[in-house]
Parts: sequence; structure tokens; C-alpha cells
Amino acid sequence: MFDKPYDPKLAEPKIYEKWLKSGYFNPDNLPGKRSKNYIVYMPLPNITGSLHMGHALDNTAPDILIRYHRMRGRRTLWLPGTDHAGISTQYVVEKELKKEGKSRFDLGREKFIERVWEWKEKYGGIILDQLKKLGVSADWSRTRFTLDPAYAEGVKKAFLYYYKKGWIYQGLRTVNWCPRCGTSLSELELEYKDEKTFLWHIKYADGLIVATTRPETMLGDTAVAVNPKDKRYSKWIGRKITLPITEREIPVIADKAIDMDFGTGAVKVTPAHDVLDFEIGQRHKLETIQVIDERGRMSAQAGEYQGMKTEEARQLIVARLKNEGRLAGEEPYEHRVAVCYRSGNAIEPIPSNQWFLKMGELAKMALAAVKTKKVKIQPKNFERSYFDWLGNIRDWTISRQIWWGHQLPIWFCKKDLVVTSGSVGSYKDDDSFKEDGKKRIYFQFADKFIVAENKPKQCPFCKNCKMERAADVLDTWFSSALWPFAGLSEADVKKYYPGDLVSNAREILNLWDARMIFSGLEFKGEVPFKNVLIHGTILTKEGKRMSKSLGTGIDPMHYINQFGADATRFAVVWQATQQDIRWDETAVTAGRKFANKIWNASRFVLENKPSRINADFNGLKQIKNLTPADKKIIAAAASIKKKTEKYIETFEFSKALRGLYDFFWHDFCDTYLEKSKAQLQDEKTSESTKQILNLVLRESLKTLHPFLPFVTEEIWSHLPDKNLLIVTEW
RNA sequence: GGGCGCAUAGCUCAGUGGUAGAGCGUCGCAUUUACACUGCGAAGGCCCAAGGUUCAAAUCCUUGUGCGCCCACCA
Repeated sequence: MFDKPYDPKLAEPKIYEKWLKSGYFNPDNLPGKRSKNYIVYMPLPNITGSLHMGHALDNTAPDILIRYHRMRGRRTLWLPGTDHAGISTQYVVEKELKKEGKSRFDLGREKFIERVWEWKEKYGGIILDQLKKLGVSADWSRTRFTLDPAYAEGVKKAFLYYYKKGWIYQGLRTVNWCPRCGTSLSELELEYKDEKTFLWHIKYADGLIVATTRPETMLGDTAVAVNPKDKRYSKWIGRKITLPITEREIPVIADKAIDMDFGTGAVKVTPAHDVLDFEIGQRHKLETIQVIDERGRMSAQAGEYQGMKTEEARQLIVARLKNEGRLAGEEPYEHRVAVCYRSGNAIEPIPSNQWFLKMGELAKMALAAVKTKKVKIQPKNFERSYFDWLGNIRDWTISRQIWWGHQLPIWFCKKDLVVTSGSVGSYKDDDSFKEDGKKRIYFQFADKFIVAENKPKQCPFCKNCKMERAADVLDTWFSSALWPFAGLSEADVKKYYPGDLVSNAREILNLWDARMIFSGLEFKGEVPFKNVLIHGTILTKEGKRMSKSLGTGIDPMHYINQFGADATRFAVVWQATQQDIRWDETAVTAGRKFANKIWNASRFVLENKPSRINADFNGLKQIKNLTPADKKIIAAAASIKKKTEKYIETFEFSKALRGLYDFFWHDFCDTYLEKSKAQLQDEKTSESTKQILNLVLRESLKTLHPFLPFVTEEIWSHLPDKNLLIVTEW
């Protein structure tokens, strides 16, 4: 039963099965009196994903904490779940469809969503199974998916609540639009590509020259902007000029966003087709004229250029400016253009109707929560990015023009409904814009709508239309922001909210943690957790970011399958000191050796069983004639236990592990075990040595357990104790 | 562009005012008695550069150089 080299491949699945059967991952089943809770919310992995190093990092720290607090008598709940991850998931399923030569429009919304559910059933559980292999002791009986019916109810209620509060509104926003995919993209979905083009200098008036890489958008210009401090242009501010070609009058305005040193220092402002310009437009209440449509073609507003591709229009416009003597210069220019992460197509900023959530009050609350230390962000230096983000926040665009997600509970009066945005009526009959025989829906707008949980029986506006549900779905983060309470049943919320901790990568801090904090405060009146633990990023050994597309990713399962979860966890914790980690796989070797060392030392100790086992260190103090070696190891064992407690509670897991490693390997094995061999031969010290060996081993297994749960539990099963180690009192 | 951080042994990193440490690797020796996923020992470092503070600096300050991460994104 105690084979010579420890074989994690045999032991780990067996041990995990035992834990599952025990039911102890579920706080309701834990033995003994437990008054205090310890609760961790798992960062929701996407259903598209499989385990990567980031997940390993996200989850080892919580597992250490959960295991530690479980042994310390807390009611521990680690809430697991998966995220529907709207855009990413829709993307992978669309890619699958593409292999069959189909697009989502060929299936239609309903069929497509069915297809995504099929995908979810097939692949959605993979990552959770992999987390189990890592030893994650989450309460799987409470696993939730962010599109589960109960969760969806919570999301809907939250939306209705915000709407009643007057915090949700419809508005215009220039979004990053991919003309090929027919969808708007979040900033995260953009990739950047270097492009060689020209910077054209266009004379808008004598002495007022603007520089642009996109002359075709000038048809939609509604201002020229300069920096207020720029003396060259101070006399122009407030004046009006005539825009070339369209001959429209536009104002010259001053805005501090303008860089005086770039180009000519004067910028054409096209709110419809540039995200920054849109913001300038908002500040100065400029008109938004859309000259490029959802297909990436010039719109009706573009007059004679209507229907042309933007490239084509650009050439014609440049030529015309040249003819008219308006072209003041043309310099080769290299810059980065945003492209769609799926199609690689250049993105086209266009104005669209979107839904917004007011951030004013919510941001204030989230700021205060951290400023008053109700939530602590660790390490502390990340607080700054949190404060910066919330301090400069704009209202949150919560609508997304995709199908997979929580559809908005908004119902439009069909008679009032305008489909798509701006000027697109021009291609109403274009076949390429039909789905299911109907026109594709891009953006919807109507003043006549109601927000309700279910479809109204009668339209309150026209009294006879069947109302149409808003096509948009919610931003994925809107639903995941509710995770700490929407992930729990109502009874559980009473018992288990608020919790203690989330652990994630730094880019999630604002996207998710901040939003969980204000959602918790707004809906439950309490912060959802006390600590946000930000861990470093795992880089390649060369110091580069791990990424699937670059082929630099490392699959933790590779190590788990080969060397065991304990060795893998050891490597992660060993290296997770403070900053980003250049992944060094020799640390896995160290972990594997360490697990084996623990195993073999235990074999030695168990071959020398004492007649009975004293319960604790105090019991040992009764023994007379302790040798100096005995005293030393007892003191060291007691001290390392204290240190481990301290380091776990301050989240310095690497220090804890390194201390334990040193103690166990050197103090216990190299020194004491070797000395004990002689002491065991001597009748006078034999029994007490056995006692000490056994006690130090037991204590070591306990303190090591949060870090290397499998091997310690396996050894524990060979001890006389009946309890599993995971619920043994620390 | 803004923020954060890192530069210490061949590699990956601890150390944060007072004679340089670990893991992995390398070399030598040892071993029938827990473990070769072992033990004992050794080699290997002007602690990025320059300046400053100090009795004393890898450690604090300034500047520079190189590298990375996150966020924003430039007409």
C-alpha cells in the first residue's frame, strides 16, 4: 500500500473521489460547530476555455485559503460557476458554423442560440473538470452558469431595478463596428495592425490646415478642433469656416484633448466616425452626421459618394481636393489601425443606438468602499488604477449587438420602431441585409418602449401591435457583476453573503471586481467581499505574455497529468512571489521531489509506531529526558506552524511554502530523522522518539495540506485517525 | 501617451541598511537498513550603470540604460 516512489497518478483521482463523497466541499455538510463563514467567489471561467496558467493562479490561492479555514473550523464555501461569456462564446460557435459554410444569420437567432447551448453542454464542463484535477475544493453542488434560469431571473430583476431608478437610458454612441461580422466590438475585441498610409494635409481655410488619414470622413465633419492653449489658432476659435466639398458651415472649437504637437495641431472632428471625436462632439454638443453605413460603405449623407467603399471614396476625394487646390500636403505615414479580432477586417466607427447605465452613484460607492477599507485590494498599489478608472468613468454601455446572452427585457411598439441607426434607410431592400427574409437588425431605436419582465399582452402605445423585444443582449459583465449574490439561492444569500475574497488577474480589477463591489452595495447594501487578491501574470521563460495565438501558452494539465496536481500547485505557489512570473518548469520538478520526500519520510515514521499517540505539542512536554535534538525539532515544528498561519493570513503563500519546505526537508528529514535512527535503537529514548516522529509528521501533514492536498491526505489515510485530513482540526 | 513593476549565481527567483541565499542545473564523494524524485560537500555573484545620503548600501534617494505587464489610444 505504501509504494516506494509516490505516484500521484494513482493517488490523486482516488483522493479527490473521497473528498467528493464526503460532501465536505459543501459548507452545510461540514462536521462540528462552525459559526464563522469563510467564502470565496470563483472567478468565472468562460465556457469556451480550457485550463491555462491564469486559472491555475486564480484558483490555487483560494484553495489554500479554503482548505486552511476549513481546518480552522470555519463554514467554508467556495462558489464555482461558469460564464456564458457572450462575445467569446458566440465567436467560437460562429467559427464552427463557418466550417459548415454557414453564418449565424443562416440559422436565425433561435436556432443559433440552440446551437450555442449544445456547445455549452458539450464543452462547458471541461474546465471545471480540470479544476477538479488541480484539487480545487469548491462546492460543486452549487455550481452555476450565468445563463441558468435562476441566474437570468436575477439579471432581469437587476435591470428592472436600475431602470425604475432612472439609471438606464437610451443614447447615441459611436461604437467600433465590424462591417464584415455585422456587430459592434468592445475594446477588448480589437486588435491592432500596422498600416502604411498617408497623412493628408487639407486646407480647410487659409491658415487652417488639418491633417488626416481618413479624408473620406470629412463629409461628416461637424467642427475643427484646436487646443485652447495653441496660440497659432487662438484667433480661429469660435469662428465658422466652410467645409470643402460639402460646403457646410462648421465651427472651430477648442478642446484640451487635442495634441498641439501632432500634425498641424488642428483636427477635423467627425463625431460619427471616430470614438474620440464622438466624445469631443458630446462635450461641444456637435451634430453627428453619419456618412459611412453598417456595411462600411458611404451612406446617403455622403451625397455623390453614396454606395462607394470607403477606400474608393477616399481616392476620389483626395483627387478632388488636389484639383481644387485644397491639398496642402501628402506624407507617407505608418500607424496602427484597429481590426476585428475575428475577421481581421478594419473596424469602422459608426454611431449607434445603445443602452447605458448611469455610473455616477455606483462609481462613488465603489470608490468609497475601497477608500474606507471595507474592501482591501492587495497588493495595495493596484488601488491606484481602481481609483483612476472609477474617478474618470463614463456611463456604462450595457447593450451588445449579439445573440448569445441576456436579452434586454425591453419591449418596443412596433409602429414606432426604427431599425438600424442613422441614415441606413437607403439600402432597405438590399438582399445582403436580410435575415429570415426580413431585414437584419443592427440597432433599434424607439421612444415608445416599456421595460418589463414579460412580454406585455397589449401594446400600451398603439394598443394593437404585438410588441417587439429589443434584440440586444446585455454586456457579459453586467451579469457577472451580480455573481456574489445571483450565484446563490435566496436562502444561501442569507447564510452566505457577503463573502471574504476574490482572486484574479489585474486586468479584471476594473472590469469585474469594481462592478461586483457596486452591485453588491446597491442590491445587498454590503460589499460582496473584504479582499481582492490580485496575482501576477504568468509569462514565458523569455518574459513574453502567454497567448494561445502566439503559441506561447502552457497547459497546466500537462504538468498535472505528468507530475501530479501537488507538484503543479507547488510550482505555482513557489513562484508566485510578488510580480509577474516567468514560468520556470523546474519548479514542478522541485514540487514532485518534495511530494516524494514527504511520502518517504512518512513511510519511515509509520514503520516506527509509538504505543499511543499524544495529541499535541503539550503532550510531548510531559515526556522526560528529551534529547537536544527532540527539543529542537519540537520547537521548530511549533514555530513553523505559527509562521504558516501568519503567511496564509497575509496572503504570502510563497513565503509560507518556502518555510514549510525548509523545515520539512532540512530540519525534519535531514536532521531529526537521521538523529532519530540512533535514538530509536536506545531503549531510553525509543518510545519518546516515536512519539515525536509521529507528532511532527502529523503536524507537518496538516500545515502542508493546503499547499499539497493530495499527498498529505493520502498519507493521512494510513494514520489511525478516522477523519479525512481536510476536516481535521488545524 | 498614462500607470505599475522588474534588473542579484548558468536558468528562474528570494533577500530590502551591518560578513551574499533557495530551487533547478554543474562537479566531487557517499550509500544493503524512509527516499537516486537520496545524503554530504564543492564550484559559481565588482547584487544593471553613474552619482548621492550614511560610520556602513544589493538594500534608501536621484538620474540613466535595458526589459516587462496593465490601461488608454493619436487625427
